[in-house]
Amino acid sequence: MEMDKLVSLCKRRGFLFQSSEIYGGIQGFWDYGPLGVELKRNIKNAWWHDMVSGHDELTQLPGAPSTYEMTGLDCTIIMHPQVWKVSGHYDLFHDFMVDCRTTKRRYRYDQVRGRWANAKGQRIFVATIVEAAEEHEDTQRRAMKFFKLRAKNATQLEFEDAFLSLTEIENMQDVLGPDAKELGTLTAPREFNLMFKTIIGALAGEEGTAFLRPETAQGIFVNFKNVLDSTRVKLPFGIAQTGKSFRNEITPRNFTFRSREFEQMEIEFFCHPDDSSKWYQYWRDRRMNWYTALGLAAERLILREHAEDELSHYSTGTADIEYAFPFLPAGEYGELEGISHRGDFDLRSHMEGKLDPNSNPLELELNEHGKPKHRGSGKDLSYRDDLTGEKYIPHVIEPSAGADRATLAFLCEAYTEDEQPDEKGNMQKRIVMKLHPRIAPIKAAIFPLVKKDGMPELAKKIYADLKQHFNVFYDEKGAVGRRYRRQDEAGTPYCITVDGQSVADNTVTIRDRDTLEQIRVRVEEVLAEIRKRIG
RNA sequence: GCGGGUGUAGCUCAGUUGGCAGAGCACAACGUUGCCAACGUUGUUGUCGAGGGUUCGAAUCCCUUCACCCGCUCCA
Repeated sequence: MEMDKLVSLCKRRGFLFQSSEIYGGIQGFWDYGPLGVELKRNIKNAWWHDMVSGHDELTQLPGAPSTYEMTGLDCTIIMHPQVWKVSGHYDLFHDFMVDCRTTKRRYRYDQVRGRWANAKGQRIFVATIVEAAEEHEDTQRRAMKFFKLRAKNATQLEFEDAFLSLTEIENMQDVLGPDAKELGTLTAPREFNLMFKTIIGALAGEEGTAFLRPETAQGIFVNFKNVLDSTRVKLPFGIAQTGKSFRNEITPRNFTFRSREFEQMEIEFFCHPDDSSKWYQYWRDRRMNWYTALGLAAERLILREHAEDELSHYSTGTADIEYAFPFLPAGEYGELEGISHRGDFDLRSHMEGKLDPNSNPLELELNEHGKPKHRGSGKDLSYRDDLTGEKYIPHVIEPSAGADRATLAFLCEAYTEDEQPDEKGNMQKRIVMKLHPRIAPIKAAIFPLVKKDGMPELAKKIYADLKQHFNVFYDEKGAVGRRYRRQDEAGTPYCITVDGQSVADNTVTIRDRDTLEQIRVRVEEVLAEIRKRIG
């Protein structure tokens, strides 16, 4: 399937539009149209129902180490800035960076040093990122090479005394980059922000800087104690949240796959450290099965377990659920969801302060004064088991899914072209969105076969009845075949047609989108029949 | 970020050397047919991605810019 066919259908039928399209669009932002909003909402509702509201905490589920509870949360997009400092998001990319155009390396602007060198009537700034003990030798060697000087002519090369920071150099054209062989390959410094910055308060200065959340997870961690204190949940239990997150993606691309504003469906599952590996296995398999149950083909999905050397040492496992999106090369997959074993990293961070992810065992990351680089809340986020009296910091399993990526995957999976006979028996191309009935935007369409002889009246009555239960659609215009095909493109699984016989014996036909087969049922049985089929 | 391509009606696209903005489909109304998109009649639809320049005149030539696609890079 070519991606542009799907993009075209999404636009034409109202699944997805480019954001701000009448002004030329804006990169990395997408809107859901009338059909798209129903589809995405159905997916989110299915997730919430299957994971949270429909969860039976009294019965041990297949594969689960024990029974468990599930609860929900909805926190703000803007949180205290300290949340992101402690979580590590702030440090990762709040810096000014320079890129080298030829070597493609990226440097922190303030960490590049160097000194001015003169030779052969030319003055260049030789930059380096090596340790201070080696910077003299490194710049010397590279300056010699640049000026094509032999060792015996070393006296032709003159250095100006001090090492300077790159931040003090005005003209990047004079700079020999740390790995470059020619001048002027470094870009001007650019601030890289994973996170969207915003300002709190109409007159705020720098102290009013806040961030739009890059993930919903932190809102769950910082509310962990609130949930414990306000409910009677006991470990093991999960807190679920759906909501918008924001990331300044470097390269938004591939339709909605890498959007800058996107919606997540996340669970933070808290459990005893001794059981965490079993829970990790459970969630990995549970989440994989969820996608196939809603119609993603198993052969286009993979569960990619991260290799040991990809893992943080505090994690005993991370797996990505990935889908073979049609815009990716054959054999490549795009991430729909990541399930990570995060140990006690997050809760401890919000207690003690930002932890150094490279330390083992985990230790506070300190600044140059030996103080915590980013202070935690100082609140006790450990859990006390009332039965055993044991007190510990729970471990966390995090199934983190992308609602928009899931929606895109379901759209890709559903797009189908087949051939069906027309009224003369000639085969005609048909585009049909084979969405699972549970997530289909419209569950059924109701048509009078013709617009006379009492058929519209009966059809409208059926429509009004069904509308109380499902999103259904009424259409009486034009040839019925055309109406069927329109619904095929919208992914409507069933079409109910009122014909001449209906008026006589109170029966209607139900047409199946995928097989085109029709069955005749009594009008009173339509609701039950559709409900049974939607599941 | 770099290189290449594309941008004209809701969709797919044509538009000659610079000379009145087009087609098919879709959509709407009426009629016809009466269960799988191509019937008839009538009708609607355009900042030619945006801004600037050249020109008597620009969809067309030049500059800038935005968006999308492909490849590389990135993926924190």
